[in-house]
Amino acid sequence: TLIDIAKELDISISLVSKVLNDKLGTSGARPELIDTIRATAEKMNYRKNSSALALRLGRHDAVGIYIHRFGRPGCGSVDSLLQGVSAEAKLRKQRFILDYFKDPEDFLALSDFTNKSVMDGLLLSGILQEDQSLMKPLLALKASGMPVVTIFDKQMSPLLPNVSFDQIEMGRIATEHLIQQGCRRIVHIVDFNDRFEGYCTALIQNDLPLEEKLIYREGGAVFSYDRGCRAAESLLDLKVNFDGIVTQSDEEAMGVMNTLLSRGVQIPGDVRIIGMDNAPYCNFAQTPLSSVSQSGAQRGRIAFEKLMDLIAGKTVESVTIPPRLFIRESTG
Amino acid sequence: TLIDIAKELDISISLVSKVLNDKLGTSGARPELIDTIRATAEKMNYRKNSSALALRLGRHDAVGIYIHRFGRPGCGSVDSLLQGVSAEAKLRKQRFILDYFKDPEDFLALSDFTNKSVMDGLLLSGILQEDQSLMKPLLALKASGMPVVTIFDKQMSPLLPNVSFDQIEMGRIATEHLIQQGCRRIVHIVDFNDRFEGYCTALIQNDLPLEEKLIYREGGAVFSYDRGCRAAESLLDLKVNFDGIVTQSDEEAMGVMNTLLSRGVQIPGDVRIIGMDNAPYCNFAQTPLSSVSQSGAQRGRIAFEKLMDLIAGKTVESVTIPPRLFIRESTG
DNA sequence: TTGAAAGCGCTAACAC
DNA sequence: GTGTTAGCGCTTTCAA
Repeated sequence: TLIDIAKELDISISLVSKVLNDKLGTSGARPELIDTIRATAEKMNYRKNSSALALRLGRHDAVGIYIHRFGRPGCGSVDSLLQGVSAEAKLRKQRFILDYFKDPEDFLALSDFTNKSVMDGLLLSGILQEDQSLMKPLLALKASGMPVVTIFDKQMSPLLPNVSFDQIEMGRIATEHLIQQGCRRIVHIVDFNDRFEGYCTALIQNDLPLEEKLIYREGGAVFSYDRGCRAAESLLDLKVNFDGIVTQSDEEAMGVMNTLLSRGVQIPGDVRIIGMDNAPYCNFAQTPLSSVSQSGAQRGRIAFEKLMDLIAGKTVESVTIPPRLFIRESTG
Repeated sequence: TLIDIAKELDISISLVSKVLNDKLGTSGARPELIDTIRATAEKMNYRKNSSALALRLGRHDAVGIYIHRFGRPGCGSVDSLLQGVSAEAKLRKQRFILDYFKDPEDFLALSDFTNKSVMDGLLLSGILQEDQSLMKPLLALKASGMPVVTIFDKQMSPLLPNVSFDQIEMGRIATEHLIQQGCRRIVHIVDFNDRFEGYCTALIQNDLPLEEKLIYREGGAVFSYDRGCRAAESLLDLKVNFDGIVTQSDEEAMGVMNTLLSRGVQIPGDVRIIGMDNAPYCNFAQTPLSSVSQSGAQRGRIAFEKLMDLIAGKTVESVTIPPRLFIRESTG
């Protein structure tokens, strides 16, 4: 349809192309002709053909984002990540191609879609797999020339720039907040070790002792509501003396809160609670729940930026996003 | 890189293409050559160039999905829709291009991305705008030959097949459930009129009277937690006699529940509550919350199917998905 | 049974 | 200032 414009005006296709792309070199063209061309393009509602462009230029103005779903249902992590990515994509006039995968085989099945004839780069998000079996296909992709930025909790390989958030700091900040609020005997439900490390750090920095009785561990499903319930019941049954509790998910925190409330414990009067993720439902708890969270949107935005830099040929470094505290009544 | 294979084997490009596409016509080719070609393609890790294919064939194996975010934060509607779409897309080996828009202007800004040189069809999802200002650009798109399927609450135009869910039935089913559980004085918080209509229908079908005192209306933010709180307080303050309550969102229901509980009302002992959306946090309520919901995933899947049919040139009709009941303790 | 050639829509090097 | 041409990778018609 560049052709149509050229035909309509009885001039050459390349001239139309040059004018419409502002690539007239030093010499330029007749101003009136330029205007005519622009006007005609407008009139004919001309849009570039993306396929032709992509074929010619090898650029697509499109990136892939593959998500290994993480976070608890309803916690909004994936959703906010997507928000961030999409906002940045819109800003830079890039399309993005979404897909989900649940395991490395699933990821491999996506590989037909994942090549330079489809997208300019790839964003990969999820919780790092223990078995590292994603490593090989990913590095192969990278080696084939595809720019890749990961959004994992930890950097996977020095070759793959990563946008992580600071798990240790999450644990530390949550615990520190409770200490600031006057808590001295703070329980922690251990899921991730890094977050637990942050909990320890905060106690140590404040000269508080680490007490085994205050540290809840069990083999059940990590981060779950039920785990929170069981933790609270166990604490109450063992008559553990505590005035604060840091959980590693809001879901756990909800379990704790509901159990404590139903057994007559006042929140935040007797016990202050803080969760993690800053899920939307923190506001719908019996006592609105404080939380500490990664900003998923910020992460998405930054990851997208990094990817664009990578595509542009710049070298990019991994970054770590600091967590943020969201204070509500449960720690009031 | 078809070229590479041809060069490697010293045969013509077109032959390679034909073999790899199983398009040898009636005559066929030398079986051993066929095998060699296949093997070489495999060895060289050949992948079709999507841009070239798209340019040549005018097909992309990609559809757009534009979402006008709907539902309350954390209710999971958009998320589950995306799940459905993505599952179906994977099944049919289609890519999908995601974008969000917040108003009609925003949608117009997407129009550069939205053409036949980028995608084979478009899925559009959200809550139907009162002002219908989406209509014009959408119909223009449609007229330009782009297959469009909408995922709105109501069909927008006879020209645009829609996958809706039955709002009236949602109200009816929720109310009917409470009646089955023995409720006789059922409160309803009115947001959408269709759902209210369903509430009325259920009462009438069960020979129960419609009572103005049991119908809560106000001007505040629709579907919100605070609205639920205010409704509950108002009912209690006015000493209204009621034994069940149907809200139009889980968020509202949470507000109602928390308020009732804090004022000593037993759930489900004194009052049964049912919400709408089946948000993940229904399980995290003090008393797990019953809910009635559209299946977002099913909607997404069906919409995708319809779109594929449309792209394939079939005629497709709008459909309405029936809601489903999720029974939990709050209506026990 | 195989190959040559045109063309999808566009850009960029080069010529005039 | 403007036009010609080659070519991105592929499919398909037609010829051999």
